Amino acid sequence: MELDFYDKVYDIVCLIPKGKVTSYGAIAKALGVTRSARMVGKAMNNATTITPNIPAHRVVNRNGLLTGKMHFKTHTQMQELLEKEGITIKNDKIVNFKAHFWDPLTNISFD
DNA sequence: GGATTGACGTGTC
DNA sequence: AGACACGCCAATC
Repeated sequence: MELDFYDKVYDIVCLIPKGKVTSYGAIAKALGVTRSARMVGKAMNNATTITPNIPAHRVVNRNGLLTGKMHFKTHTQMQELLEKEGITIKNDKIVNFKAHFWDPLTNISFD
């Protein structure tokens, strides 16, 4: 019995180090479903809606843009949380995104 | 129950 | 290199 796709996503997101961020596609790719990044987004939707203990604010799109801020309790909380962790946000986008990027593939193994 | 949408990304032109 | 097309599949209408 393997973990469900959603569960894996939750697991990875929970494992994102503080002050680090990752992208939906990176998670999807880590799970072997590179083209199913949207599913990660759906999982995150559940995460914020049903399972708010998931730090979904550390997950952004490939451009480092805070696309999911609107789904938070307050659309400013996402930016606030990220800035609180030492990440700078400019125009709803992460500054120096690459430096804060955390690749699950190089840190996690489900095998 | 078919059609549309969506926290995205890759591939192609 | 920028723009467009497609895939993914769950949830919603």
